[in-house]
Amino acid sequence: MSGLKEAFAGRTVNSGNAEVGPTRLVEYFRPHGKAKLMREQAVSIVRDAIIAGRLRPGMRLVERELCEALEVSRTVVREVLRDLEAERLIDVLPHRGPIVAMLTPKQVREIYALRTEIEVLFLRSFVRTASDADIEVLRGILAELSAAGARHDKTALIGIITRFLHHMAAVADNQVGAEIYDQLLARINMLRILSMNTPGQIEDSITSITRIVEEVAARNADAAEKALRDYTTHAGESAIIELNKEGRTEPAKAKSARSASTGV
Amino acid sequence: MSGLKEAFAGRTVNSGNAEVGPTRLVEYFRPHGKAKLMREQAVSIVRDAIIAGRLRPGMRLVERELCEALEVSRTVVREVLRDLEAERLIDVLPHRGPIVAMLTPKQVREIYALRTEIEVLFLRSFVRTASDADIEVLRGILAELSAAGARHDKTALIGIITRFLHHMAAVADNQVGAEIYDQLLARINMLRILSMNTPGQIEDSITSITRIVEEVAARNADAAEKALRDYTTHAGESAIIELNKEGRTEPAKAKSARSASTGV
DNA sequence: CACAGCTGGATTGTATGACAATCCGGAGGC
DNA sequence: GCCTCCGGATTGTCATACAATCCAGCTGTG
Repeated sequence: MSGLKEAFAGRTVNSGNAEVGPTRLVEYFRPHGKAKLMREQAVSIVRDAIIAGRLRPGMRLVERELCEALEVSRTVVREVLRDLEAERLIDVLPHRGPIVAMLTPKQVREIYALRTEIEVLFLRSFVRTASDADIEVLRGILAELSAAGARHDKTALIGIITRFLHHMAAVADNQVGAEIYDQLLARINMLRILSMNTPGQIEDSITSITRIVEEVAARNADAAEKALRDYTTHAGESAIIELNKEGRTEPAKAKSARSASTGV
Repeated sequence: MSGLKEAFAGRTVNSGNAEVGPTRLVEYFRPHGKAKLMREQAVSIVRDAIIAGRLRPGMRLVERELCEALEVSRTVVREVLRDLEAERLIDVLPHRGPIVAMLTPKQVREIYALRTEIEVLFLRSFVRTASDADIEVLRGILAELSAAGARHDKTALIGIITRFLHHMAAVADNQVGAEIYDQLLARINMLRILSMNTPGQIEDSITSITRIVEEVAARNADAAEKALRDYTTHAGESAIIELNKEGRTEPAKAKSARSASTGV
């Protein structure tokens, strides 16, 4: 009816579910392994679909359709919606239901600004406390990143960069930072997917990240911070450009999404 | 049975409910007024009880008891729990149920560190863009703060300081920042209540905030930032001291809260 | 007495069906 | 063309049911 099942790539809570790996920092901190609860699996599935853009911003998510597509009860669906709402991946209009969140250029700028400050916190802590082994791990992840970049495997890139950040947060020993970062992470990843549409963006990003790692390895906090700020500034601009392109092709059919236009 | 009703101060979702005002930044941004949904009211009630310390950290929250105390169905209670979980006010142990989140000194330090960075973002934007009228508003709120401080009215202080921050965020025109800050705000407010137990802390805080406002009024961003950092550093230390005192009087009877000890 | 294993009660996780409240698109009237 | 009203669609809430899981305490054994 509305293509939800396809958006979820055939995944339902109790089926194969080829997971690439968590795309949330805090999940790496949890010892208790994979999500067993149907609710958690359902959240993952919907989150992935939104981040990957298979559910377009502004699209309505009707509870009954979600139940059918995910093959879970309304009880679960409604709890899932609360989770996604907290992550700001959906906007819930009272008595109207949820729509996939829409990002304005202004919001994107704000997200990148905050993201930058938190990453700077991680980075400076990391440089201060990382052992040589920690830095080697970072180099290893960077190598994976390059490999995935060469294949232009966007999904893998998102997963690896999440691991990269988790490693920084873990060494920086900043759990609350990771929690807060996660709140932004879903939306950051949406934008990452988007900005990867720009030709050359993937290569640029990897070059920038390589530069950051080099400065970190040299224990040069100030230079690393500067490299990071250059990177996120550039990435942010690129994301906004792509967002505007998107906006042109998709002429905002959901006019009822007032919260996204006035609220900002 | 377990004193939940008293912890909620007799409030249920459909009764008097003397609200002091939102204790969340984003609620001020929303035009659509007060929470009408039972779910939202219920979240407010439980959140307030946790922040005010009427529900002690480590205390179990049993769904059935919450249903009775709040006079709502389990559907609503479970959605409320998802909200509070996202706010990190409760820790949910799978198949065990939620407990009121416990803060370790390390978490407190992390919270204050992040809080500081976000407030600095607000502050610098504010100084850059605020009109004279905006600054007058800030002075007005400061006056209210002093008045409430003189009365040692903790609840009012929390409400006013939330307005203070919202005003900064609004003028700084940073909605995403406000959203993220809110994720920390509940826990910050817990700590505020706690640190207000220290004699003289309220007066110190107001002195510090006055100083910040003065620097802002002088359009001196660097000095304002320094004043802010001094303030939050001091407040953080004070909160940790009070937290340790609390820990001594209340000998952690909830030994099952493993996530709070290992997870950090 | 210490301790491993078992059991039953308590609690969560999920499903189902029901119904009032609310919203919206469109029919009909002016 | 615009306003009003209606009915269908959807959300918000409730009540109930039951399987899965966990844990405290009992039991039996050495």
